[in-house]
Amino acid sequence: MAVADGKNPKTTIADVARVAGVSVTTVSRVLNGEKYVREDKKKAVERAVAKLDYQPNLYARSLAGDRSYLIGLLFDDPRGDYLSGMQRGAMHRCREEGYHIVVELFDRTTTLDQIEQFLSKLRPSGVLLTPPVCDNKVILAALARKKVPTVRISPSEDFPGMASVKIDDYHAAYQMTEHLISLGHKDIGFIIGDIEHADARARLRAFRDAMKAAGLAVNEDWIAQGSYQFASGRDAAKQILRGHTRPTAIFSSNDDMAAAVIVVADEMGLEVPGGLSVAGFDDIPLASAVSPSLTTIRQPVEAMAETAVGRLMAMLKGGDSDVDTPILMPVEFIKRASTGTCK
Amino acid sequence: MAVADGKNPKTTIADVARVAGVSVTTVSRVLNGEKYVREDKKKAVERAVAKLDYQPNLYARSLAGDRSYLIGLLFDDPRGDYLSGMQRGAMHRCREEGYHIVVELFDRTTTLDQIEQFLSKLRPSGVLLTPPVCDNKVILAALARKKVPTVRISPSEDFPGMASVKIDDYHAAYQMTEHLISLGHKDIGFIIGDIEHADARARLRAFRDAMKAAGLAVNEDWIAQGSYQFASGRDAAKQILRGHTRPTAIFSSNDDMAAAVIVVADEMGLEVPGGLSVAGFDDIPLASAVSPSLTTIRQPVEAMAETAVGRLMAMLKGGDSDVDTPILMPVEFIKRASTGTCK
DNA sequence: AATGAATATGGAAGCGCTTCCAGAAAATGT
DNA sequence: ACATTTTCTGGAAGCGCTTCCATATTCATT
Repeated sequence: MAVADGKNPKTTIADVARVAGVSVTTVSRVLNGEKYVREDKKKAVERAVAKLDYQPNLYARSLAGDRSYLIGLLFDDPRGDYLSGMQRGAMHRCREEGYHIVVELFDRTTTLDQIEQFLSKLRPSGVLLTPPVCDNKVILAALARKKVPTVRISPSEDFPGMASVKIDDYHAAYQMTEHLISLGHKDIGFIIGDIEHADARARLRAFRDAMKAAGLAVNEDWIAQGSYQFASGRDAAKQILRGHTRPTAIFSSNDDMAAAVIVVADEMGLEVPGGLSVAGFDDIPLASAVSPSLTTIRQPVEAMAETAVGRLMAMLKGGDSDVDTPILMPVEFIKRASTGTCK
Repeated sequence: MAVADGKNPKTTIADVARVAGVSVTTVSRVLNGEKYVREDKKKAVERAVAKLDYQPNLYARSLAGDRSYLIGLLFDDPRGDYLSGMQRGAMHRCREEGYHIVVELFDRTTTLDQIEQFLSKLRPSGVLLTPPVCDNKVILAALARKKVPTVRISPSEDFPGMASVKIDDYHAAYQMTEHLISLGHKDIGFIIGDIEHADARARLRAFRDAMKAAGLAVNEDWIAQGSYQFASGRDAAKQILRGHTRPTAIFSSNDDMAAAVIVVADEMGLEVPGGLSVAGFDDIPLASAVSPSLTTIRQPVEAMAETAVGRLMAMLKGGDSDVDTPILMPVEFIKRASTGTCK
């Protein structure tokens, strides 16, 4: 079972060395950007590499150098645009750096042992953790013990010694709540996301705080639990809207559920935003596709992943710097058609 | 920059050999399931492996054995549940087989050169191609040239010598047509998808055959050509519905166009499904978001990916068998609100 | 001009595995 | 009984790279 062989069947570092007129050691140095290589030799090596269309053998490098050039991306469930964007951003950045993404699922059926095997078999140069895996104590401990450079994306709790990238969920949700209030809404419902996610909790907290700060009461009947899934949004919306008194606005913890709210409102003959304003969070593609389009908060998902990879690269290159301070990414408030003044 | 080191810092095949009282060659044979190893020695090796908690070094294996145990998953855009499901399925199956998924983006900004680098650097044991990458002639040619075992998922066109996994479009469309007929519809319209795609042709053929089998005539004025795009669905619907005699149901080759049919019907004051039943295909997220929600056909995305990996494994294990015959997967009929009995 | 650092280079020893090869042991045929 | 074939086993040579070590060469300091 031979593996792919390109147009240049077997160009090795030795070939490059011969063509460049230097030793393999020197070629290796140039390839790895080490210092102590004279400029002219460096140029010669680069010319030879280009001429031969040389591709270093990843496996030889990994074996000899104890680095894998693979970065692991662990997640619980790859569904949804959130993780897709994450993956996309990570791929982009990795491509620039010559690294590759190995995806690995970590859900209910996954044992710690499987993850440990993943780590010791693949020996990834680094690992990216997405929510909610990024808050799994067992995984974090395993990673720390094995000293695998790790960046957590949108984690809920602190874990000393591990870098993280997150958005300011609290601030964003606070801002959205204020937006609704500024439109004259006093009766506002809220759909909570998967409570396992720290962001879901932060958004809820911000909502409550912003209401309180505006001197508005929160009607607990209008607070429903969702799971970030579209279907759960349906249920939540029905629950909130079934009573004889209804809120004039609903702030959903994410767009998927917000879209479901619009559908339910439509089914009930409630006009949006005439009879009900709906606000979302995340700005997934669906947000601008539904009618009316969703007022929402855009999370720079791709940029976050890119930043996370960048952080990883920095760690790999030695600068251990301040790992404990999370990198906060800015969010963007997107005003669209689903929110309007309270009549 | 040390890479992860587990609890057993450095258990090599030599350690296993010593403990088992055999040579490394024999250990290697057992590990790779080769024949010509006596049963007692095999047992001894297995015991030693378990006792030492030995993990073979992936990179040493890859370097020496010219296999990578990595399988590449190429896609155009990771957004959407379709590819998420795909990935999930592929991961599951790979885990069972001890392989891992390396994801790689192939969009507008990607050059062929980048993909070739991906292939020659990672030397994946196999590659999975998702639509629309699976119909990219250039990629296919590159893969074929490098002899990388490849499985295409839901390809539109044939490409000799390359395995593929697809749904049984004919069967599914036949089933949907029968559904419409069972609701009492006799006058049924059909919107054809992009005729360049094999699936569009199969769906049309199934529609005609099912009608014929039920003894129903197909009115050619009610058959319109679309391109799978939403906008083309609008035009097709208008064309079908403009006459003085109208069908009582329209089967659209995909959900995008079916959604357009609903919009057009709405504009014409035709109620769905009261005055017109509408059926789609694909079960895209929009299908459950539109009102009324679309009766459609869902592809078993995860299962398809699992099957694709299975096919790949079979190819890697030597059985080259019949690569040209696509593996057909069963689909799921989703009854929603857009189809109803013919009044 | 002499001394020690800083800079630059290559030889060669692995990294942990697979596999070729040669040879031993067991099973088969005559 | 011997000659073949088949089954089993281990030694040792790589796979293509990184890196330790020893050796040159240059540069700044006295």
